[in-house]
Amino acid sequence: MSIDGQLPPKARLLRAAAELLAKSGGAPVSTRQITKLAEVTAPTLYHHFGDKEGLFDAVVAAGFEEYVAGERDFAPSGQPLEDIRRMWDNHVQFGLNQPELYLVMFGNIRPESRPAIVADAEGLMEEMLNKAAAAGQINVPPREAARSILAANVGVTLMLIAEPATERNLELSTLTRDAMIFAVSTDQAPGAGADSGRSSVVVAAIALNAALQASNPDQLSSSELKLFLEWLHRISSSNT
Amino acid sequence: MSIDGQLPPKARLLRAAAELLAKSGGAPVSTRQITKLAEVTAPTLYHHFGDKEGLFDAVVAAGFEEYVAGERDFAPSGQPLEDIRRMWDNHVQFGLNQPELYLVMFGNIRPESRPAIVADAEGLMEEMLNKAAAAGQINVPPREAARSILAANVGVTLMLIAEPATERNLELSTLTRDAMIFAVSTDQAPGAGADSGRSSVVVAAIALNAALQASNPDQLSSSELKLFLEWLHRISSSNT
DNA sequence: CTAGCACCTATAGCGTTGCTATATGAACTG
DNA sequence: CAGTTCATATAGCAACGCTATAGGTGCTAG
Repeated sequence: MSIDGQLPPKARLLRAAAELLAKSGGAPVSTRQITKLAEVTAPTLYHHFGDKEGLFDAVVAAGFEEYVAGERDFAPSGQPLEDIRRMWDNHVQFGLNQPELYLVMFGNIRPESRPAIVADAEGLMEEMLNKAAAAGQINVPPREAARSILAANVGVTLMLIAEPATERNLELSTLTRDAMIFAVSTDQAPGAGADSGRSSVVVAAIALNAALQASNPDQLSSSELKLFLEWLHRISSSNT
Repeated sequence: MSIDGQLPPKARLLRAAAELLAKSGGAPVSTRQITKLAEVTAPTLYHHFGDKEGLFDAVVAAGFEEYVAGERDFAPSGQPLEDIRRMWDNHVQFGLNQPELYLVMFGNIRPESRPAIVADAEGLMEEMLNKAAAAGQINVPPREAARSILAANVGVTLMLIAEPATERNLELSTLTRDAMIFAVSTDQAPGAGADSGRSSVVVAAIALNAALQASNPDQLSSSELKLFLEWLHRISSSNT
């Protein structure tokens, strides 16, 4: 029930914080609990981490490593959309496995201040969507698609966490997941919906844009390329 | 800067709490601030509301009335899916207009304990989806569809709130909204597009070129387009 | 070997938090 | 008028995040 006394105080604080955060069941964790478990006094905490949030950030950073590792560890199946599916599922699973940590990472939102974690997660998702875009499987700019999918992913995970564990129905996740992926993918026939106007021009422009990000061609000078990309963006951002 | 002294203490507490919550910009609001603004002492608060959370719940209940009123106030257009769109937009707008209240209502999540508000919002959404289902426009059970859409709606709203107001891009909302609605609606056909993953800058450029031949975009002027096509040709003619 | 210095940790305590035991006043009820 | 109930106030507790200050430790320089 205590922390290995051999470790340096900083590491003991990190472990104690992580342990209490994991076991607290969502209840707030006090610095006094942490320092007591770490067998350390208050100023030590503030010396190493500045304040409570600094300590939590450090814990989150560790948790994020774990999260990112999970998001990267499966072999890229060669089917980007399938990889995005697994990314989604991994995200949800991470949230359900470590709800308190997840809430600190994605749930502790304040207006006008986005935690860095969210931006990183966005980048991760965007990276994957770039591959899909390069393969012409996406009909929306990768950045927007990534933000959209991630927002839905977070929303679903939060909703699942808020539910009693016995009632949790992962169908909510798969349904929403496939809905989002389906909606941004080109792998659909033009229905009568508003998306039908999203012509193949836009799709091709998005794909080319993504491909160019991966490898700059030497057929254009840098100034030409700059203007070229601008026009490309203008085309791929059109909504009609 | 103070609360109408004519009102009974209970109402004054409610107003003070709402006012401080709205102005706090996400920072925690203390009971002492509230009671001071309401010109009342601490026990009065606890006599009427039990505890701080009880007071906030009461504030939220009032906010929820406003929210529900907004969700109901537009005439049912006869097109359930269109109504759901407006419901979504109204939800987002409510969140952006009163971010602090919204965060108390939808963001203050703890594991295994779902705020009643969420259940109510779910019911509202489900109600609307029932109409869509009755019209044969839904290919998913209304309850699941409602939960799924609401989860995405909340996720998007939270993400928008977390962003600096200047960077907020409502396209994220409309994109996700239409994606979700499109995915649960019957108004779609199974896809046939099978452009496999063998893409590159050249392939994408060729595809874009072909697409542009079919329909010229109006985002570029004719002179821009001419140069654009020339560069495109240069890229797609390369051998790499 | 010692002086000095930077680093790390502890003692003690400040100001604020949510909340309450107790008491007092007012208003209705028998 | 006595009794009860409701509503508010006085005063204060325990816990919170945090810090001013000081003391101990290990290093390097002379």
